Amino acid sequence: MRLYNTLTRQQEEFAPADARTVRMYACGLTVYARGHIGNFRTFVCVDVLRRALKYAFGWQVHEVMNFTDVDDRTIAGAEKAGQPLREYTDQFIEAYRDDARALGLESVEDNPRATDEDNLRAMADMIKALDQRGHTYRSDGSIYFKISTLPGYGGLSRIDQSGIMAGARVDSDNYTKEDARDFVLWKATKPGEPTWDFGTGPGRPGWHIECSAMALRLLGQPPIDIHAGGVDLIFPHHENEIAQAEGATGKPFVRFWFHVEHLLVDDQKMSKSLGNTYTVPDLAARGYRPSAVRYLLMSGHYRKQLNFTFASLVQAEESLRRLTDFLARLGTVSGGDAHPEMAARVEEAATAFKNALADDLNTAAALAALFDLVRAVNSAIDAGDLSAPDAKVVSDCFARADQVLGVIGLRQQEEATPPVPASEIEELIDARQAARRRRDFSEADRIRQDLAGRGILLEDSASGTRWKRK
RNA sequence: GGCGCCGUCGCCAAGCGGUAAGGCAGAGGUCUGCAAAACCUCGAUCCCCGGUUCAAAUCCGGGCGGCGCCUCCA
Repeated sequence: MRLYNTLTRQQEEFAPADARTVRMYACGLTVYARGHIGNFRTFVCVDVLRRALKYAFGWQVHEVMNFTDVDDRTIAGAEKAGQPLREYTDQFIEAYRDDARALGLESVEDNPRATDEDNLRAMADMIKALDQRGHTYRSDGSIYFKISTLPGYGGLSRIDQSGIMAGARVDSDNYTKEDARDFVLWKATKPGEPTWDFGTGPGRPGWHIECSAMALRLLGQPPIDIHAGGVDLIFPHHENEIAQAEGATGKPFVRFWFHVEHLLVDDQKMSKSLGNTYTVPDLAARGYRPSAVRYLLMSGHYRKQLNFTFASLVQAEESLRRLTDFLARLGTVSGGDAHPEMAARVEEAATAFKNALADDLNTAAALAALFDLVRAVNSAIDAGDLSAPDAKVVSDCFARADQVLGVIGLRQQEEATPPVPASEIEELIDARQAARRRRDFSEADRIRQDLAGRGILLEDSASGTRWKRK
């Protein structure tokens, strides 16, 4: 598949270096608060990438997504809550797992926490390696990376190093640095803050070292195949990760950098101060399904800003409904012989779907291929030209597509737990059918309206009545 | 001040030089006891102005508008 590589600023043909297993790292959540849907846009896009690599292109995947559970914000939050750091961050990791499940994120191979001892040790070891190669200095008990010792610094973000700012704010970190661009690897212990010592002196890790060290500890020798994250991380976080990993190993760190653009809300950046951050539970409380959120988050190209509005969420809901209604309808087809031309049409759609994914993960175009097939097959059903064997071919195609999209199955799971017990719905449908048979339509309509009031919609067709959630 | 992205039908959104995908919403029709679903029909020349080309939404130049990064941030 072709992927846009931030490092080269162009699309390149991607394959794992060993032609078998994609080794990828994604920057996860800093667990000082519940992740919002902007965070989850990145995670959903990375999930779709992961699934595409596995299910559409047949590679194995070893993905690492971390939890940053020690930094200024987590420490401040824990202190304010009067909880130990670990206990404080635990609750947000749990929340992440709940939301990830709700959004159908596949679990990844490794979810390291920065404060796990193995990881802290790996960070300390990397700092020691940097020290030996002359990339560090100490100041007030903290250890810094000396950018001037690494000539290639800045290659990812392509930031002009000479003319840094006039209008931009300078690093407000209140540690002492030799050069404003230098960044901290290991922060000296401050009163009341958690502290560790694995051979580099007491203190805690800087933000950037966490990812470099965990990526290489869990994925092995650099370069790794893919490193993913939100665009805001390009500088300084990813730039510094490169500096650390390459400074410590002398080898290239990452082959492909995959960056997801931001989610906006009402055309504005999401931020706490604007009060426009939403979490998955926030949206659920307003009656929106997580499946619709997932659909919305992956309906646009990952490298383009996506503007979140409730109107677009409703549209996502309806679009998804069309897919699930279609699959339900497929299930009612019975009898007949296979039509080769239908198999060919399905094959055409499957190819278009895969080609779209191969084109830098063009999910919008991939969905269009599916909707084209929906219309073609619906027409065939209307014309009585679709057999049960045909329907099987079609539904298999959708099942394969949904391995990558992960949204139809999610929706179907949500449908499986209706607000009214399924047995009661079935009884009411039977009662309504009896009423219809005796042409007591007012009673039939009453039952239908009663169920609608309780969130269940009925649809009559030649093959019987089906129900679905509103 | 520097770097970069974006501007396509009412809304969302593909398009990467060859004559505008798809979805939602809407209108009319078919089907239906009614409804729903489904199908059919109906919609844009692509922010503006120049230029290059046989041919531009797609390339170049200039505007206008929106956004991001340069600072913690997905």
